[in-house]
Amino acid sequence: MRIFDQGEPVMYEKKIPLTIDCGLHLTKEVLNGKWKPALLNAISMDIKRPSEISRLLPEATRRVLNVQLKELEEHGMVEKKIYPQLPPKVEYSLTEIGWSLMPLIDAMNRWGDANRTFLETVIAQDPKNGKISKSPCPAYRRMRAI
Amino acid sequence: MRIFDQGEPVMYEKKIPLTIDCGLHLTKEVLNGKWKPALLNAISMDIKRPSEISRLLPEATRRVLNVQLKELEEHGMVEKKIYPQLPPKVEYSLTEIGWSLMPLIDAMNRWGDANRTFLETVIAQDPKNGKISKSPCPAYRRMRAI
DNA sequence: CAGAATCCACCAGGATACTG
DNA sequence: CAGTATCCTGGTGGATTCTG
Repeated sequence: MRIFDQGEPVMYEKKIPLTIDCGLHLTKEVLNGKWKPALLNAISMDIKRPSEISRLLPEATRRVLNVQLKELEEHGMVEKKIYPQLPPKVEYSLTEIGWSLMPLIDAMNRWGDANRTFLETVIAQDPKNGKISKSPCPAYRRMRAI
Repeated sequence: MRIFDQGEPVMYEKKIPLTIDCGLHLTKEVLNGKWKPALLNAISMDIKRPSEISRLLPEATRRVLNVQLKELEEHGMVEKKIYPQLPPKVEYSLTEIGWSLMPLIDAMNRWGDANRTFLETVIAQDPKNGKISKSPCPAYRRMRAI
């Protein structure tokens, strides 16, 4: 997405070369980011406007959500539609390849839920983890069969 | 794993509280670490000794592999067996819950491979990514049906 | 062979304030 | 409502060296 060209943005390169060998690493790269799976999940649930998404994930800053949404867009997982109006309106949607990720996301979700009590125990035991917030996840419906 | 009690080790706490809401985040936490999925995959392939694993993942330092293996162990995904002999011998194995993660790992692997050409393109385009190593992933056989 | 101890570069992600 | 600009913290993972 690029509406106006704003000259040379401040850019930098990751100094450490990316490991791209097996499919595992490609997938990790796409899902790399604290909120990426949650974002894909939200959009698949038809929660597609930034304000809605932000309400769904109140622990994430708008800035971070924007950053990760942009990465998802650059990786071709989501599409961004900008309605040129006031107040501005933006809607995200999953691309075909983005939809193809949903079974994976669902599997992650299910595995985590299935093992919730065990995982919460071992993760909480870990002295590296300070407080843990257990805010429940509201249930939403997938907007398309996959 | 704890063989000898060595007094109070240097400990610290993560300052930022962990987000544990939906299963997604629990799963992300367990798989959080650059080499975790690859490690689980390797061990499931019966590549279970540190030296073997290190040979399989030459781009990772021994230190990092140790750190992430220890986390997997603390999270109950792998078990570590130490043979008290010289030269020392160590073997890792998946726990039941560790095995239950394998369908997920496989799905990630398959998705990444299925979309390899597309993903390599979009990820390589990203100016944030410097060099990309495309060393192929050797094929190994799963040591147990899941 | 296995791994602990240091040291540190890098960057992801949070806080805050601001524009259109 | 949506997005950008700064600034900053802390934690991940890499390099190196050392032990048994």
